[in-house]
Formats: sequence, structure tokens, C-alpha cells
Amino acid sequence: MAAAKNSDGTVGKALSVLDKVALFGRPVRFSEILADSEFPKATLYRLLQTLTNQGMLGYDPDRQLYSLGVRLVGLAHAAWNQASLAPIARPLLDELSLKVDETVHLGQLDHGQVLYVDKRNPKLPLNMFSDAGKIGPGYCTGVGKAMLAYLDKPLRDKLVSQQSFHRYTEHTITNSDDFQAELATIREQRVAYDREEHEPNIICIAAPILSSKQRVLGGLSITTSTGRYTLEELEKFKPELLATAHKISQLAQSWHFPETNS
Amino acid sequence: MAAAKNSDGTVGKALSVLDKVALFGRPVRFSEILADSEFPKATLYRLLQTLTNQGMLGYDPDRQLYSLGVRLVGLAHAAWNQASLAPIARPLLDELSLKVDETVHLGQLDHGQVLYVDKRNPKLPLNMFSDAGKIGPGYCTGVGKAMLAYLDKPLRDKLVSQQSFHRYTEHTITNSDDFQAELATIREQRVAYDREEHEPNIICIAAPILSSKQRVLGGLSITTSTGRYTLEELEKFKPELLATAHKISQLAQSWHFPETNS
DNA sequence: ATTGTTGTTCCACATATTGAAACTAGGTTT
DNA sequence: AAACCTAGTTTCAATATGTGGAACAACAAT
Repeated sequence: MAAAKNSDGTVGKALSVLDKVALFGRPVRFSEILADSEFPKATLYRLLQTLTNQGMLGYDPDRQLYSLGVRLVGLAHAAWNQASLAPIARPLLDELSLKVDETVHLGQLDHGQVLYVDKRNPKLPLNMFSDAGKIGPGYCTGVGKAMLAYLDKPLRDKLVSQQSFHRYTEHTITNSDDFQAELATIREQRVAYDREEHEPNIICIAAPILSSKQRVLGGLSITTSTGRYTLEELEKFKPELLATAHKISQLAQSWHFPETNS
Repeated sequence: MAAAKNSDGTVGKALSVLDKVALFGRPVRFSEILADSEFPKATLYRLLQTLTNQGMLGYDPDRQLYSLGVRLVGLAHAAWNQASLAPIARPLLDELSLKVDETVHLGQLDHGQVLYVDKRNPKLPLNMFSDAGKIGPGYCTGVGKAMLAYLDKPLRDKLVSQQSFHRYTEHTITNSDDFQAELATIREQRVAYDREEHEPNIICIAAPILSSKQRVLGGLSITTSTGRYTLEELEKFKPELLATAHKISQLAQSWHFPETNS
């Protein structure tokens, strides 16, 4: 049969519904979900009920609105603690962001996209779920490129082919060939640059965090704006960046850490 | 037959496995999960596979360890934004915590327990998943008691009966009767006090956040230590606390918010 | 080599899921 | 107020999915 259908059984379907609701980004009506769902009414209905029962979705009977459930927040707390580099890397992020006096991001790969698991901004010391948990594109962010560059070829090719290459700015790389070339350059330089590829005026330098077996654990970046530094000047952060990435990697090793596999 | 089995179908089982893994709090072996699982080997195996496929679990093939998946963190980000009071309440928490110069917590109910969705500490402005997402007992925390007190009787009774009443300190309330009495007192006073019931030397004053229909949306507390204030002195925060709770409630109303239903 | 332990696959069987269609509850039009 | 929508919920036979005992592989330890 070969080809990979993307749903494993009922659980897969249920989770895809979860995603749908998440995607709306606000509480939604049954019919709204039904509208862009492949499931028939009754099926969708039961899936929603199950998820609601399970606390993965919340339901407001007065307004008839489904929203993501609070249970997710609790699970994520656990996930963040045990499956992300964030709790280990935390002191190192503090240190780095203070030293360079710029924003630092810590990301991991999730299905070819970047999931930011932590962030430090030395000026605005406010961070929360609103920062961590954010997902960004893999092909036009510093951490994304740094991580993708260091995957082994088969996985890298697979994920590259899945990128959607939306042109965010005039500098965004918009096809796989250029992107593969960029990744090769990154491997040579050992760091990735974001040259206003995702947002105008935002530039960054990023490095992968690799396990001792050279598997990609995550990515680390120093982000700034063109108003503060030129792209060339970013290079001066390279030693600090690599040093911190390496330290995180060592800490991760010693306190057994799971490797991201997608 | 009748009685409510707590699992709805395969999805329920899969999610219970997720919880199990979360509960370990660290990456685990297949056999460890099997050990305290009611599922037979093959079944558990397939559930784990499905969850892993779906990115809800991560799997490290080298070490053969399952851990919570990063996908959860992304979902939670969305959940936090759309289903929690946190994003709306944020500026008000800032304001309150600065004004009283103490730590403030914002919580919501999740299956009779308290889920902290945000926190502000005016001294240590470091907060993250490591604070938000934390789950605490309902019967011995300020926000927990404040929220439980204001539920309508049937739901309240149900949740009270589900509390586990572990004696954390000598002040912890350890049976439903005393607890129901306490809840009555709270309704009279309009605020709940935590009298070192959860942790020694930690005290707090808390109020519920109610919708216009008097449904419980969440809870807000000001936490301090016996070293800084006596229990009696906490009362002076009551006006500020109630005012802020009310403001949050109003904001929540205007930007449609789902009500917690368990 | 031999045994033990842990993880993976098989397959007949049972159960949970499916979805068209019927139904109900509210709201809107005639 | 009756007739008519529309959005949401329930039913039920057909069947796709999930189940779990047992056999099997992979690998360690003896």
C-alpha cells in the first residue's frame, strides 16, 4: 500500500480536529469547524464530544463555542519541562542575552517548523506562553535554518521539500534549490544568518545545538535589528553564540535528553 | 452496566497514556509505562506508536525513551491565548502586582484542580512555562478555594468530593465537611484565605473571577509570606484584589470568553 | 552457546467508529 | 400563529478499527 495517509486511526482524526480548533485562534462554532472539515457532521460531532469530555477542548454551552482546553496547558507544562531544552538552557540564555545585550531565542524542530521554547529579551523581561510555544517557519528564520542545515540528508531533504516558501520579505528564500544551497553555506560557516528574511529590519545569527552524535537537538539565535547592527557586525557574536550552544549541548547530554525526530 | 467508565473510546485511552508519560516527569521506557498501565503490551505499544506519529510524544530510538512531544507546547500556546484569561488579564496583573508589591497568581479550574495560567512576581520578573501550566490542589490554595466556593452547588459538591485532601501542613483542611464550611465562609467574605494550608509560611488572599452570569471564570490571588504580613494584614489587599478581579471579568465578557466547565 | 529480558509483530475476534438519515430546538419569515 | 428554516443532536445497521494472547525478534547477560 505504501503511501502515508496522515491519519492514524481515530486518535489521529481527533488530534486533527484539535489542530483545526487551534488554527482558528478563537472559540468557534460547530458549524465553522464542520465547514472546513472533511468529516461528516455526526463524526465530527462525536470527535468534538470526546475531546471536550477529555478536557482537551472547552465548550461554552451558552454561546455554543468550542475552544482549546486548559488540560493542554497543563500537559504542555510537563512537556516543556521534560522534552524541551528550555529548563536546562535557561541560565545560559540569561547569561548570553545579558552579555550581548540582545534578544536570544531557543528553538526546536517540530515537523520542519521552528517551535520557540524560550526567549530572553534583556530590555523587556516579560516572557511567557505568549513567547514560548510560538511556531515559526523553518526556511526563513535563523534557528530554523541552523537546525535544518545539520539534519542528516534524508530527513533534511524531506523537510525541505515540505517547506511552504511563502515570501515574507524581498529577502525570503522562495525555492528549495536556493534553500539547499543556503543550508550548505550554513554548514560551512557553522552559523546561519537571517537577513531580514522573515521580517523587515530583523536580522539574526543562529547556531544549531547538536548532541554528541551530531544529532540536532535545537537551535539558538541572537536577534537584533538593522537599526542596531549591520549583518556583518553580527559576526562578532559568533564566538559567544557557538560557545553557548556548545554548553547547552553538553548539559543536555549529561541529563539525558530526547532528540527531536521531525 | 450504567456507571461512567472514564474512557471514551480509543482517544480516551490514548490521552490517558499521554497523562501517564506526563506524570513520570521524565523520559520513560516502554516497560516502565507498561508496568503501571492497565493496557496489555500490544495495545499500549500501538497507542504509543500512534501518539509518537502524531508528535504528541517524542521518541528517542537510541535510548528507547518516550517523552512528551513538542507539539503539545505549540498547542498549549494556542490554548493559553484563546482559552485562558491570561492574555486579557496580563496588564491588570502587572498593575496589581506593582501596586501591592507582592506576587499575584491567575488560575483556572481544571477537573477540580487549579491550573495556574499566569503569575507576576514584582521582584523576580522571570516567568515562563515553568510557572504557567503548573497544577495545584483545589482545596488548599487561595485561588482553588475561591473558585470552588462560587460554583453552583451540584458541580461544587461533585468536585469537592473528588478532592484528595492530602495534609500538606498542619493547617490543611483534610475533609469535605470542614471544606464545605470553609467554602460557605468564603462566599460570605467574598474572598478566600490560604492560611499556610499548602506550604508553611506562605499565605494568600484570593477572589474568584465571575462572569456576568455568575459563572466561575477563574481566580486571582495575592500571595505573600508570614515574614512580611500577618494573615489579618492581608485584608487590606481586599479592595484592590476585588477591583482587579472585577476588571478582568469585564474585559473577559467583552471579548467573548469560554467558561471553564469542570 | 544458552537463557532471560525487553520490545515488536500477527491475526482471529470483539468493539468502537461510521455516516445517512431522522429528529429536535430555536429562530425567522409569511 | 403556523410554516419554515437552520444549526445542532441522536439513532442504528454496516463495517472499519482496535484488541490482546501468543509467537517472534533483538539484544544482554550468563
